[in-house]
Amino acid sequence: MATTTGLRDTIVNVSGELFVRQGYDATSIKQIADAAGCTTAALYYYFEGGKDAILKEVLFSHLPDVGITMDECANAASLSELLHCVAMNMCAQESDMIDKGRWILAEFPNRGENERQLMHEKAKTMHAHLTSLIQKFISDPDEAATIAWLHLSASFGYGQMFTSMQLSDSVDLPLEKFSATLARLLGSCAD
Amino acid sequence: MATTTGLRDTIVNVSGELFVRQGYDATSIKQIADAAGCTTAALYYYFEGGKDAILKEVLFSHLPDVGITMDECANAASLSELLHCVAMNMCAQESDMIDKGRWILAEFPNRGENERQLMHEKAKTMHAHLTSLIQKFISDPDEAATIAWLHLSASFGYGQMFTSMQLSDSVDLPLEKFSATLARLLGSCAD
DNA sequence: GTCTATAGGGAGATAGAC
DNA sequence: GTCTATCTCCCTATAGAC
Repeated sequence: MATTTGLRDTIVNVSGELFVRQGYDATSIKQIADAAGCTTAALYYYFEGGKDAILKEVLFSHLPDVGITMDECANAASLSELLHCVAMNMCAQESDMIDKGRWILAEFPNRGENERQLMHEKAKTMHAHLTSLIQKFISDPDEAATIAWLHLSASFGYGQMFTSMQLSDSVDLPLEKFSATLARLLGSCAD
Repeated sequence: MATTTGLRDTIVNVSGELFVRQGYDATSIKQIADAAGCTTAALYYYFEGGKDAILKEVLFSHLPDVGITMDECANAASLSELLHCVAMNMCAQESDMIDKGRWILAEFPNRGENERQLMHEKAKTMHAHLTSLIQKFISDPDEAATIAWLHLSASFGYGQMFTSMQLSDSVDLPLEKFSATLARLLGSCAD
C-alpha cells in the first residue's frame, strides 16, 4: 500500500479493502496491521477506539461517491438514454458501487444509529442527483422521484444478484441487455 | 424453540435464525447451544464438521422457498396485476425472502463452489417459476424471461434498500406505490 | 444422547521500551 | 511514532463420565 501517504490514511484504505472483501468480523486487527505494514500497537496509536473506530472511519470516508458516475450521463438526449447510461455506470465492473453496496448491506444490521443515518443520507443524495437528471424529461416531480427509486432499485438488485452473487456465471443476461430493456420500459413514461 | 422436534432439527432452526439476524461469524457455538437448549458438546455429536457443517445444513434446508408466494398470483388477469402481486408478496414484511436474501448476499463470498451453485439453482428456480406465469401474457419466451429478471432485480433491490437498510424510515415510497408503479411500467409491454 | 471439564488457539487490546 | 512483549478473554473443539 502506498507508503507515500501517512500511516493513518494507509490504515483506513487497507481496512476498507479488507472489510469489503472479507467482511468486518472476518478481518483481524493483525491482518490490517500486516497489510498496512505496521504492528497492531500502531493501530491503537491512531485509533483509540480500536477496530470499531477504524470501521467508523472507513464508513465515513470510503462510501461510494455517486455523483461522478452520473455526471457522465448528464447530456443524454432521452430518458431511455439517460437510464441506460446510469445503469451501465452503476453496475460496471470497474465501478465498486456494487461491491461496496453489498458490504454495507452485510454490515448494516450491526451498526449504530449514526452510521445508519449516514448511509441513508448517501442513498438520498444519489437519488436526488438522479431525480434532477430525470426531471429534464418528466415534469411531474413525484413521478420523476419514483422513477429514480425504481431505477436505482433495479440496478442495485441486478448488481447484487448478477455480480455479487455471480449469477452471470449461470444465467445469460448481460448488463448491456439488462440496462437496455430496463431503460426502454422505464423510459416509456416520459412526457 | 419447539422441543417437540428432534434436537438436530432444533439446532438447524435456531442456527438459521441466529445466522440471519447476526451473521455467521458473529454467532458463536455457545450461543447456538444456549438457544437450542443443549451444550456445545451436543452440537458436535450431531455435526462432526462443527459450525461450518451447521451452516451448510442451514443453507441446504433453510433457503427461501419461492414457489409458494408466487402461486398466490397465478390467476392474475393481466401482466400488471401479476407483477404487482409478486412484488407485494416478495417484499412483504411477513415474507422472509428479503431478510434471507440479505444474509445470503452477506455470506456468499465466503462460501465454497457447491454452496454457490445451490444458491444459483434456487434463484433460477424462482425465475423459471415467474417466467412461466409471465408467458401467459407475453408470448416471446426471451422477452418473458428478461421481464422476469428485471422484475426480480427491482423487487430484490427495493427490498434490500427499503427494508433491510430501513430506507423506508427516511424516504416515503411505500411498497404499495413501488409495486404499482413498477407493475404499470413493466406491464406495459404485454402483447 | 447429553453432560462436565478443559485443552489449545487466536482474537482485541495495552504497557513500556526505544 | 512505532515496536516487542504480554495480558485477558472468548472461541472452537474434544475427551471422557454418565
